[in-house]
This record gives sequence, structure tokens and C-alpha cells, in this order.
Amino acid sequence: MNEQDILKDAERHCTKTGARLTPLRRRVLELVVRADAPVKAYDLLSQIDRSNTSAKPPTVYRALDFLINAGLVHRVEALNAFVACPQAGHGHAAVLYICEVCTKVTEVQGARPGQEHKPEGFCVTRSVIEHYGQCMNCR
Amino acid sequence: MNEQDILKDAERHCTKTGARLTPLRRRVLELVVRADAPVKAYDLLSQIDRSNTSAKPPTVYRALDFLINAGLVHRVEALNAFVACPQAGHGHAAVLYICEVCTKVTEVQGARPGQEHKPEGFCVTRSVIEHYGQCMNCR
DNA sequence: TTTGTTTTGTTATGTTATCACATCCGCACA
DNA sequence: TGTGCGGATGTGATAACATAACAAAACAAA
Repeated sequence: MNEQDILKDAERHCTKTGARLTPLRRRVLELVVRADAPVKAYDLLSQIDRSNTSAKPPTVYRALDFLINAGLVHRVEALNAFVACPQAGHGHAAVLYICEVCTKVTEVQGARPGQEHKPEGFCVTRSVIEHYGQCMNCR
Repeated sequence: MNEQDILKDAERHCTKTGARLTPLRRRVLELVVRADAPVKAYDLLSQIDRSNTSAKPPTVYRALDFLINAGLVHRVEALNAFVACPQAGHGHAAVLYICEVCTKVTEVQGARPGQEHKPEGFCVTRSVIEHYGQCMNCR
């Protein structure tokens, strides 16, 4: 799935769900999609800055919050970074495989990890699943 | 497993592996164990500070690095916090269930998540697996 | 005791994230 | 047309998290 398709898909998804993909938010999404690897909030900020002098940290963090809630972007917890979700709206339930050499992230949907050993009565609302290692090309 | 047992166990583990559990590191481990929930680095710092005025951020981060490497402590990525590992040396391979109400963490060993959908050729060296929700008591 | 290594102290700074309040903009409705 | 409302963005400040770089001390091996 290429950059343009992902963006179109995001538009459609937002239209359908009533989420407001404003120009600023779209711009941030675009930057995340283009990065094609986990990108830092302050890197996004400096890129936005080139076109919009008024961008400040809250600008980018707010946009990212929106995008994460809309299921368009994932936060990579162990990297304090963000990646585009290749499938709009599947933002929750993702399992990430992160190559520590080339930094590329492969997202696997529907790979809900076995919760066989889940503590009794525990009700999971959100899972962070990130596997780090080397991808095929980088070994 | 109670606090004292965990500390004894940690001592034994370090003796066996040749890791040097110095007074400072032991003190930090003690604080993490006592907390019985994820603790922040700066909270540890302010607790150490009461006895050791010279404690600075690197003091606690270095001790934590050591403890994590020794498999005595886990970093909870999505919280920027740290928890004691109830089983010395099993520090890698852990799956954490974190109650967002009472903040308590239950660690499950040996619950390696299915990697059935792992990208071909990907070699995992480290996994971050954190489930957030409500524990039985807090529902 | 000398030497090399590890640990700890110390200052400074880098990086990540949020708060609080002001302003703007689109929209519904009088 | 204007007025009020709510969501989005602008703005300045600061909080929270983490590391770099170098100095001093502790310690163990030779």
C-alpha cells in the first residue's frame, strides 16, 4: 500500500466516522506516512515549522493524539515515536515488528497474542506489543 | 513472594552471575520492590535523596540500567516507570498485566505470545508486551 | 603499591510532553 | 446579521524524562 492510497484511505475513514481530518492533521499524517519508519514528535515539528512558523509542541502532539484516536497512527512506546497504520481504523489491536537495524516497522493485524496466562478476572482494554530484532534483509 | 524474599533472591542471583549488587543498587532495588507498583525514576531519586544528598538523575538511571540488565527490574515502556521482577533473572520474556485503576502489575512468565504472524525471516531479540485494563478487584 | 577497571559524583544539557489561557473559525439559530 | 457555542489552533511557559561528559573514588588483580 503506497503513500497516496494510505492517505485516501484515511480520508475515507474519517468521513465515515465523522472524525475531522483538518489540514494541519492531514499534514502531520502525511509526514508520518512519508517517513515510512518511526518518527519523533519533534522531528515532525521541525518539518511542519518549515511551512508554519507557529507550530509548537502542542501543535504536533494534539495532531498525533487525534490521529492515534482515529486509528491512523500508532505510538511506538519503546521508541517514543510514531508510525502510520497501513490500515485505517485498525489502530488498536496491532502487533509491531521493529527492525533495529533499518528501523522499519512491520505491522501485523489480527495477531492477538495468546492471553492464555491472563490473570483471572483481568479485563484488557489496550495492549502494547512490540517485537524488536532484525528483519530478513538486515540479518 | 514477599519483599524480603525477592531481595534475598536477587542477592543469590547476583552472586551466581557475578553481577555486583552494590549498596546503592541494592537500595534502588529495595525501593522498587517496596513500591509494589510501577515507580518513576524521579520518585526513586527523591527517596534516595533523603539518605544520600548527592543523588542525581544519572545515579538512579544507572542503577536501574544495572537492575534491568541483571533481570531484576522491568521497565514499563508505556508508563516510563519501573517494576520489580518477582523472579530474579527472568527479566526478559515477561508479559505484564497492568491495572489502570490500582496500578498494580501482574507479571506472567513463559507466556511467550504467539508469533504465528511474524514476518518471514524476522528474528526477535526483545519483546515489549504490556496489557492495560482492570484487574479482578477493580472492576 | 601500582595499575587498570568499575562505580559513583557532578554539572550541564538534551529530549519528550503537557498545562493554561488566548484566539480563531465554522456553524446553528434567533 | 449578529450572537453564542464548541472544536481547533496559537502561544508562552514549564514539567517530566533521560543522557553526555568528565572527575573522583573504590576496588580488585598483578
